[in-house]
Amino acid sequence: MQERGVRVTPQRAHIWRVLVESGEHFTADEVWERVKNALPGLELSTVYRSLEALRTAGLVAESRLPEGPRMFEARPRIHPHLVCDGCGRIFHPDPEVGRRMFEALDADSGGFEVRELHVMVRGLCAECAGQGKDKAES
Amino acid sequence: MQERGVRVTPQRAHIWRVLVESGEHFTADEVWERVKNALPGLELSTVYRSLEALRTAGLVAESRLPEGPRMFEARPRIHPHLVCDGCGRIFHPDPEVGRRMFEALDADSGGFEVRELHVMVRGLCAECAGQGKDKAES
DNA sequence: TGTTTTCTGCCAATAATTAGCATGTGGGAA
DNA sequence: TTCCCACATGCTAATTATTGGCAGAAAACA
Repeated sequence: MQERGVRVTPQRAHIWRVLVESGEHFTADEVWERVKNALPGLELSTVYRSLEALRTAGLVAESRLPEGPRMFEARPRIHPHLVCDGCGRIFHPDPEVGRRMFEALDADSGGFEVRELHVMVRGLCAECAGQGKDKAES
Repeated sequence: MQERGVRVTPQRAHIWRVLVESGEHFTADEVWERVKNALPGLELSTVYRSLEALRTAGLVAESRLPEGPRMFEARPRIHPHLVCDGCGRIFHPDPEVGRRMFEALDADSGGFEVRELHVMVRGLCAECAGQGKDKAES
């Protein structure tokens, strides 16, 4: 598994497992909370360093949403987030959407070699668009 | 111009002008540097507050690139950045690319009402992909 | 102009992230 | 299997980026 150039330590194994098993994205802090149960002495700085190692190895992707600290999640090279300005929730669209966006980009990227595609959409989710009509800013 | 709900002050006018005239994106700090010539007493916190006001009014868009502090630039609702892992430079693809990506998304966004589309691509620019072949990580 | 609302300067605080250093450990070589 | 060394970790402290509180100043609108 991490015979991809990353030295395996208990810390990294746990951190990696949290990301893979949940499939969700977490801040460094949230990862820390979840791993502390199993490894009580774990330091937050170690979490940051481990996430960075996994990221460099291409195992973890990092997203910076409009608010709050960075989010980390396992793997995906194509990475769309829909952030609702009304309720603040984050949605993941159908993977097909990401694939099509990738194509649109790759077709004419002027020689740029695409490795990771991060898409962050601000707007209103179906629910918030329906009711509160406009006000927004959560 | 800012009769769009934003009270006009000299500070805001200068900040806005820096963004519009250059057409580039800057960090709050960079904006500060550029406006300090004209307004020596200007505080960085004021720059942050002004940018936030302009952003809320829809005049300024904010991007969080993979590294470094937030970037602000005038206007664009659709907003693709290509960040080269080799040299760190940031490229803006042809607007047409952004438009097609928007379409790909909008066609199947599950009722999500899109307001701003931020696209951040990591990879290698033509130049870096050509020579150093792979190493990367600037 | 007068009044009200809102910015702004100034200063301090918080949040997020990184750095330094001594010790410990994973994992290939012997 | 054991040894060795580069690299990871714990701990602590520093740095960056960003936000908050408050009193005086200055927009907008009547």
